[in-house]
Amino acid sequence: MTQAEGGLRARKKRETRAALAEAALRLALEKGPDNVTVEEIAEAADVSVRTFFNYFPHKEHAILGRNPEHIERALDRMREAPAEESPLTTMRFIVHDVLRDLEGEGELSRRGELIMASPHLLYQLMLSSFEDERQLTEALAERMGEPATSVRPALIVSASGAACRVAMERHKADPDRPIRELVDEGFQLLAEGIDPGFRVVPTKGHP
Amino acid sequence: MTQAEGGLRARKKRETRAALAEAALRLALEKGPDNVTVEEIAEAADVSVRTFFNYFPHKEHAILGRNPEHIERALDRMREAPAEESPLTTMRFIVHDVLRDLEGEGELSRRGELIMASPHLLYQLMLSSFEDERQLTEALAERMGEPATSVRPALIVSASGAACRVAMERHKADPDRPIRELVDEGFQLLAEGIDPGFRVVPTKGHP
DNA sequence: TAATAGTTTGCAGTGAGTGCAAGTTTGTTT
DNA sequence: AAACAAACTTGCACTCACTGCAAACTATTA
Repeated sequence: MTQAEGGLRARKKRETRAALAEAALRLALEKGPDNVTVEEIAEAADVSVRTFFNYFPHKEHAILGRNPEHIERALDRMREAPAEESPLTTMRFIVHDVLRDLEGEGELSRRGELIMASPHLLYQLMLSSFEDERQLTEALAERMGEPATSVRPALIVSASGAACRVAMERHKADPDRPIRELVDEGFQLLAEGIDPGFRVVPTKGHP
Repeated sequence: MTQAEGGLRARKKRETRAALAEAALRLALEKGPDNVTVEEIAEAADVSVRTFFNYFPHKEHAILGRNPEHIERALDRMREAPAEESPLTTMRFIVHDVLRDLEGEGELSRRGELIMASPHLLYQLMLSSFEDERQLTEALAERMGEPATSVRPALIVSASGAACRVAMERHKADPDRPIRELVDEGFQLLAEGIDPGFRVVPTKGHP
């Protein structure tokens, strides 16, 4: 296999990808995500339209420019979590970690609003977070020593995602409440039980 | 205003819509959702392609054929819930109600699998369920007498959605476990608290 | 430097989705 | 019943996303 990643070829690929993602985000912010064409993005990155599609399957994917490092770090964090740390606690760390990154890039609000404003972006984000959730669930189930078909690990991951989304929405509606505070409130509720009054009427088994 | 809903015109519209949705689902099941064109659907329903788009904004929307009654019934159930019924209990009823409908139409598995198998369908489903969640959250917040910006009602609704999704996934992975059982397990966990061991490290307040 | 393998690009084509204007059907008014 | 208005359908022309293919190009390796 050619020289792994230091070569001119590999570097150029990284650069092209970065240029495309950058152009996509910039243009989307400038003109609104639905008013950008692939043609413009390609032009701005100085490649052909066809090349754009060699790098990204959809326009949205480029705008979103998901950083593969995020999920990687999240998985690492999950696997290396101290044995005595409870699952939801780990999930909370992961969420805060991602938030820190986004804030660091100064992109939390910019990209966040962009996403919230465009159904198509939301779509891609959801799809990728589905995949993320799947991987995280797998890692968590293993860590908890539960079978992969168990409900609890999956629900812990998925509900954490729900808490995130709720926090983002509420933060958008009321920007004075810091998002981390909202996230923590959500996790606290999930941990303690979201509804102490819950009662299932005598369940009638399967039909 | 013309005669409200008994007229020929209104009936024809309903019929056309139904014919399109029916054709869309049938063809999607036959050929796989990605191999159906709008042209085929329109042809099968005996209208022009242009007319198809007068009824549905996307192909996926037609295949999904979301029944507006579902969310309406859910909202009614939410508003009319007895005062002493806890929020999550109400959500559970709503979910079971929808499940019953789907089973009744014999569509739970057919349409469910179709959706799970196609990213684009999942996309539309998520988008519409976002809207549903928003409405349900609003109704729940009012019922709980909480401000609309409160985290708990939103999280209850959103986490219930998570429980549903988890149940569907697990059911798909292991069809022997009835979906209702999986749903109930999820709700039980949410109610009790998903993670008794959760501890936030001495929280550092807002940055 | 010649062979090789990875990349870019143009081209041709399918299909989604939209706006417009003309034609048709249904409902209302007189 | 005739005339009018409103709603619905349709064809047409158009933009844009996205794909497969084959030719041209370029970094890498022998």
